[in-house]
Amino acid sequence: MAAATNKVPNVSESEWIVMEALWENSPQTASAVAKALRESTGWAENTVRTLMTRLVEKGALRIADPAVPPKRYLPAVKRELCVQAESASFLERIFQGAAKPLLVHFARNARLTENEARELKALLDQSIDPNSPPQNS
Amino acid sequence: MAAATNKVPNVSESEWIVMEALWENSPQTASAVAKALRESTGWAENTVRTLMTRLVEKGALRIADPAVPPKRYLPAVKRELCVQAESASFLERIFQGAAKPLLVHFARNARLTENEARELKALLDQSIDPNSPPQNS
DNA sequence: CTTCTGGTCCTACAAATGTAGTTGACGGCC
DNA sequence: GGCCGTCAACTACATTTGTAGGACCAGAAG
Repeated sequence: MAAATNKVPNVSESEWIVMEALWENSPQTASAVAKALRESTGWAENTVRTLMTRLVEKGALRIADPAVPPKRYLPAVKRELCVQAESASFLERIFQGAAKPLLVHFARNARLTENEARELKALLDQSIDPNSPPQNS
Repeated sequence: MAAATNKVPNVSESEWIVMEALWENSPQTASAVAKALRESTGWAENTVRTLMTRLVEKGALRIADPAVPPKRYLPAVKRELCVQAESASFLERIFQGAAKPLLVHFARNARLTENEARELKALLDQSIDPNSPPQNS
């Protein structure tokens, strides 16, 4: 395929929280992010800075304009891509790659509104593999 | 709730692979498990032993009859429980606890047969929260 | 000019994880 | 009656993750 399958870096749990902050709003300085996460996490500013530095090393974040301090960080990878990667890895790890048991699991445990259920059912219809043989009950 | 929410120990990725082996077939000796995983993982026997020791410490495995060597290990927690814990944590981490976006994500990416889709749709109907207000399109 | 503040960079350090090697005891095989 | 393969127990060591502390610098405040 021509389109670069941008390799998504591995993002740890704490790092993910930082990423969320920047996906929500970027670019931001380290202290801004630290301040934003302060209440929910209780992390010291340096903790957040360390996480952000590591995320830059991993290629998950980048610095808007390296020449102009203070550094303003922004995501180098799209959230959707990361979600996809995490999801795939989870699917593989826990459900041996089989989407159906996973869907069964979460469908069972979910509490949905009627509308949500309707919406999902519509999606499921679209997910039917056209190559699978048609089946009548 | 009355039913003990059996605290499931944290099981790392490599450890999970060992657990799978024992969920599939137990009790087994360390060398049996090592042998079973040999091909798929390439791990040295001691690696597997270490993982199993750690899993015992964590309370994820236990030893069938400690008095009678060689030790035969078996899961101390049900797979379903662990799957549940991992799933909940994943749901929380990546989808902020919202089941619907998760289901949307996996429904989109799944390739299902017609039958599977039908089955899932039935499940979704059962997952409708009776407390949610009825809605007509 | 001195001081304080915010921003950067380096360094630290413990726990968890991945991946073994070493050592010693226990029974059999030759 | 030593030598050998199992099993078990301890030890080892690099990486990754979580969580910071301390030092240094440049501009704002006095």
